[in-house]
Amino acid sequence: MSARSGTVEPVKPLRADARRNRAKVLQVAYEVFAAEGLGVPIDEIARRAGVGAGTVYRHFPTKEALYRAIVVDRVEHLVAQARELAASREPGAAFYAFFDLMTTEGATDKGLADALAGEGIDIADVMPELERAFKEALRDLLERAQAAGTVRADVTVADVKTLMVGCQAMQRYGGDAPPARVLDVVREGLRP
Amino acid sequence: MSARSGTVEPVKPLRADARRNRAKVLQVAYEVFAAEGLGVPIDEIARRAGVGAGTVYRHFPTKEALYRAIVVDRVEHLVAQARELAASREPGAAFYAFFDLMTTEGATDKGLADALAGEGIDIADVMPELERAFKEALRDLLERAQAAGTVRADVTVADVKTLMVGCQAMQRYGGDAPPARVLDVVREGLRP
DNA sequence: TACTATACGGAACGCGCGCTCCGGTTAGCC
DNA sequence: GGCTAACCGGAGCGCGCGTTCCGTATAGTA
Repeated sequence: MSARSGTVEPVKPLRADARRNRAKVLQVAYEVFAAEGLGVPIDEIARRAGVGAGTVYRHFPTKEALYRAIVVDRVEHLVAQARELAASREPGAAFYAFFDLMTTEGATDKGLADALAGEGIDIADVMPELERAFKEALRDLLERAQAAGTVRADVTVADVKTLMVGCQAMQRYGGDAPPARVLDVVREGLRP
Repeated sequence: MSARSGTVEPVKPLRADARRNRAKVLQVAYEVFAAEGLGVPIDEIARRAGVGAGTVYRHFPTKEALYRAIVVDRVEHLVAQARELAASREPGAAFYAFFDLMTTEGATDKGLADALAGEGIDIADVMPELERAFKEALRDLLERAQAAGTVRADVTVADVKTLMVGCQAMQRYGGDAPPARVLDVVREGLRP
């Protein structure tokens, strides 16, 4: 949970209890959104954090501001992991490792999946530079894998992103189908 | 829009205006749900149908009853089309034709896609025999295609259903990725 | 300890939406 | 045309949820 402030205005430091509460809210909100999606009421998050609703709104002026803080952080992690994989593994392995990471993440973190699918927040609208960084990192992974011949040459970054969102949906709505085989089908389809 | 009543109680025929209004509501609701999903308010549907909200609720006691009527009808169509394809084409072509049909349908009809994904209605809960008929028809297509060697042998009916739901999600949330290639990847993955 | 800026909690407000209710209207029938 | 049962429209109720407001409590400071 990075603590950057959007602008550079000198913000006087929070009081100790305020800092505690803010952190608690952020953590609880992260867990709850991940488990149940972005639809959970603020009052509920406040309750589980042992805090009044007013306190939540003092730290995050809007519900959207709250989950934006969380989702942005998650996507930043994903971008970092993509870069790490690109640097530390051979092209094919790196690409497919990231592909798996994204789909597992989406299955685990319903809030993130909602955001990726544009439900309740559209990252591309709200944090265009983050969206760009994500696509950049993915492009790197994809192009190396294609150059190495482990991914068919005609798919684009947008295709892969779409496929990953679809795979997340499969895991969430799939019901009784075992994820392993379903994902394997898509991976197989990506091979040249 | 089939007009069966659930039980066999003799229902006295509707007055002419009532029948007109019912049909109008059904048609408008179908279009609106298809275009914008199951989240559209009843009042809005009533307004577009040129009818009061009370009239909608007289014919369909619940919002769920309304879209159930529509969704069930759509799924029945799909089952019928599956059977038709199974009877009129060779195994591989039939299976992939149905696969395409389902994904296009899901991209076109947001209401249907919502229902398939279990948002707002769970067909398996609400119309178990229809769900069974759907799976039966799909099983037939799948097993023939597998016997003919055009689909890999280890995927199950549940896998295929999940894949189709995922493909619908891809088309809906995919954004800028051209559907053709994305779907092609999944189809390619289904081949032996 | 006393004082004040800061933060807290939760009651309350506004709004959207599913659903109900009832005074008025109309189709069907003599 | 007149009568009645069936039907209609839309105002209104209840509820959930995002957001605001304000009287109270407390951290920080001297």
